Amino acid sequence: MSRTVKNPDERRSEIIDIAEELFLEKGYEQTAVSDIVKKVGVAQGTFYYYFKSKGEVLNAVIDRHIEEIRVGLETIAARDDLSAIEKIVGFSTFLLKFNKDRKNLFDYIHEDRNAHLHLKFENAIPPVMIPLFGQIIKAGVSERIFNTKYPMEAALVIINSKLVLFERTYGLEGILGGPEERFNAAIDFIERILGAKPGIFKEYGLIRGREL
Amino acid sequence: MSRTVKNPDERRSEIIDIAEELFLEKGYEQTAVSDIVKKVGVAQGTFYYYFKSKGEVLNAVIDRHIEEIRVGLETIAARDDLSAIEKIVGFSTFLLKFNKDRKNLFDYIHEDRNAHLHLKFENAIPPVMIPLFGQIIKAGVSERIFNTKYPMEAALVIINSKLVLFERTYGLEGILGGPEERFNAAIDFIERILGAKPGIFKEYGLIRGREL
Amino acid sequence: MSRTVKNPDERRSEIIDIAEELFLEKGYEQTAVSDIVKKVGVAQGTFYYYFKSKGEVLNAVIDRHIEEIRVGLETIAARDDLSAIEKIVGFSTFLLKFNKDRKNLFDYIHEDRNAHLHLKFENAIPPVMIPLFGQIIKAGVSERIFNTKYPMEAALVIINSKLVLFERTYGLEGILGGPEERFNAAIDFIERILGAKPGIFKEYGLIRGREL
Amino acid sequence: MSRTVKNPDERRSEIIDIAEELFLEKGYEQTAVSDIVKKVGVAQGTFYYYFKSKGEVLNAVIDRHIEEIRVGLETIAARDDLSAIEKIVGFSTFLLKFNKDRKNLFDYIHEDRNAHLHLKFENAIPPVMIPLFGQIIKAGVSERIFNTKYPMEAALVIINSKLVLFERTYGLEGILGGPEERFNAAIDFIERILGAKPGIFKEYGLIRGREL
DNA sequence: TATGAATGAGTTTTCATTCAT
DNA sequence: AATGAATGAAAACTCATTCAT
Repeated sequence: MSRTVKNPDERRSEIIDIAEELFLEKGYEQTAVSDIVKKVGVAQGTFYYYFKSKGEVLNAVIDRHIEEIRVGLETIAARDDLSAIEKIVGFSTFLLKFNKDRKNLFDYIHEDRNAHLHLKFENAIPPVMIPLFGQIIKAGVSERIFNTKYPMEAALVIINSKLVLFERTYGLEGILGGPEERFNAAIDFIERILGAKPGIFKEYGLIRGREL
Repeated sequence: MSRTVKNPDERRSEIIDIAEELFLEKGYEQTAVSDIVKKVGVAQGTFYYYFKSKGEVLNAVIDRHIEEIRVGLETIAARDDLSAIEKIVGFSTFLLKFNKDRKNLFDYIHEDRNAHLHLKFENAIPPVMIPLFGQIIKAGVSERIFNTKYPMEAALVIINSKLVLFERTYGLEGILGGPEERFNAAIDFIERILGAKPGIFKEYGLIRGREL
Repeated sequence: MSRTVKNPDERRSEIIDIAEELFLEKGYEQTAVSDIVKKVGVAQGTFYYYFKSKGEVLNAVIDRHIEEIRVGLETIAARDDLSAIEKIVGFSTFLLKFNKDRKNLFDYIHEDRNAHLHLKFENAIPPVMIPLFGQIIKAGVSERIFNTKYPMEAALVIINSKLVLFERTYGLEGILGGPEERFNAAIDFIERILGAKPGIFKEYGLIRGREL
Repeated sequence: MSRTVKNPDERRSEIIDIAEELFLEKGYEQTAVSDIVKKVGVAQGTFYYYFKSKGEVLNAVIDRHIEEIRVGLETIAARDDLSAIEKIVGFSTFLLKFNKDRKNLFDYIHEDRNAHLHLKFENAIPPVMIPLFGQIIKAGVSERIFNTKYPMEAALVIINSKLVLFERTYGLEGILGGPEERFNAAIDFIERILGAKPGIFKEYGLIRGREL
């Protein structure tokens, strides 16, 4: 094939794009480097010019997402026109949108073949999100809107239990309530954990379906 | 090699044992079927006489753990000499012990190489634990010890966030409190989520370090 | 499984039956001994009690067919109430019926996966059929109905080219005539090879569609 | 092993050559891919770089032969300095030579272990040869040298019964005539099938032993 | 930067066959 | 006559990675 020279950053980025597509479609293990290069339209060697190994692209894929999340949340956290409550609503809204834009990434990352992405995410998200989230809770405590002795741990629980994305049912459809009720439950739990006034999140605009 | 005939159940069980050991030691992907049979001391074919594929032993390994957990929790749940609070303390105690007995299974299942076990567990545990746990919360609500409109969802959050095993730090050591404080935080959150009287779990004996 | 004792001949025959079914369905190589015993409902070892090897059942399968053909043709050949012409018509009729009864065995034995059966047949049929067929041709020559210096070779050509089963088209549908025409062509060729009077086979009742 | 880079076409061709050698020597099933690469002197992976599967080389082997036959026959068919009779003599001569050059390929392809090659050939040859051969017969009919209503079918019978290579005896040595007589019989049959003047092929030079 | 031919260790799996019971 | 657990060699194929160009 004729050799196509491109801006290295573009090329790198292009490879990450395609890799992500394929990882999600077929799973990381099931995606061969040859699949990636075929779809990108470059030679096998080109891949290794840009990445030391297959694992490294996986990291790049994850990193890019984490980075997007970080930037999004930091932007919200930095705004001084928002109260702690509003920032948390902002976080939630941002994450719901982030997830939807990626075709419910956080949902189907639970499928067997996505074990690798899943774990990488699960390990990478807390270090990025907890400090930001915890800081806002702390601020909320100062503002006397929240009331907890454990702001950081609260952040961890809320993130970890995916309360902000309370969507999965684990095959418990008959047992759990419907989406609406699960959403309300999530808000209730967050309010309780944070020691906030019941109903305050709704007051501040966190309403299911209007999030985006 | 000389042929050793064994009771099929024993043999099967023996293979599962060794497989688990190796999966945890080297990771699922990194464990070859040949590693397993070598350690068990049987021929390659024997493995495939008992399991259709490598994946099937993984399932058997997981299933066995899940089954143990199920039996343990069901036993506690069935006791009518215990109040809801005591049962939850019992659950927590059981799981902490289960985890320690397996060399902190739930901790180091988070390592990269254990992505498969991790995800399988994460998907298999809720369907088994939520109904049991939720039922007890419901009972507690009836007993007026708990107060929540969302018992099942509460169960899900508590399980999912691993509040009963509040051990991991995700590299946030400087930010989160120490083990003692995290443990207290966990109890605080559970009490809040369930709408229980603050401090009630400690009263009923859930004290870190004395669990076992 | 409980042990079922059967008449050895029945059991043997039963194994051959099932083996044939499977060989035709999946191909010889693709049929595992374990497939056979599973379908028969006996243990793996039982198979080897009756047959030394997998190849031996294949032979048994072929032999049984060849034997049926031999008996069928010999019966016809032995009748002294039939002329040479009538016997050849009888042969043809017998083989067409034989083939149909076995779901067009000779047709789909050409599929890739049936390479083994195919070749075994192709090698086993001439030694059985040529002598019988050739003998009749010789008789026909004596009767002055046929006229050829090469009765045995004629037999070989007719058998080999499957003129008596002139059905396959080898993907030449556009080029060859339809079934009717191919049938007529076959008769024409046989008559010419044998030096018989044109049309004599039709006179003696060899008509397509009425063969059975 | 040191890495030798070659022109891909050469390499491919080299693999096909060796594969054919081994297939004929040991049989297709009995030849492992590892045998092939060992003999070629490349890595296992190199084989799979060029061929998707073992079966695909088999096809390549067959295709190459079929292609050679096609070219050979087409060349003869295209010559307008030859009469129909001469072309048929040419075909026969070409095939006899082709067979001899390949150490009687068509003979020992009947051995059990060559079932695959055998069947593949048997299925691949008619589509290539019948149209060419039939066309010439048609021309012969126009030239009034042949006389048959079924030129295509005649071609099929002659090819199928391997009349042009009337060599095999199927263990019927005592019953069939010797090679000379079989050769004469074959010519007799062809002449009869085509409705040609007896002896015409000899006149035109088709004489056993002088063919090459 | 980019190519793509070449590598080769490594893996799962299959299966005919054996043999103690 | 029959069982079925056990064997183990063999085989096809994968794929991340390298490297000469």
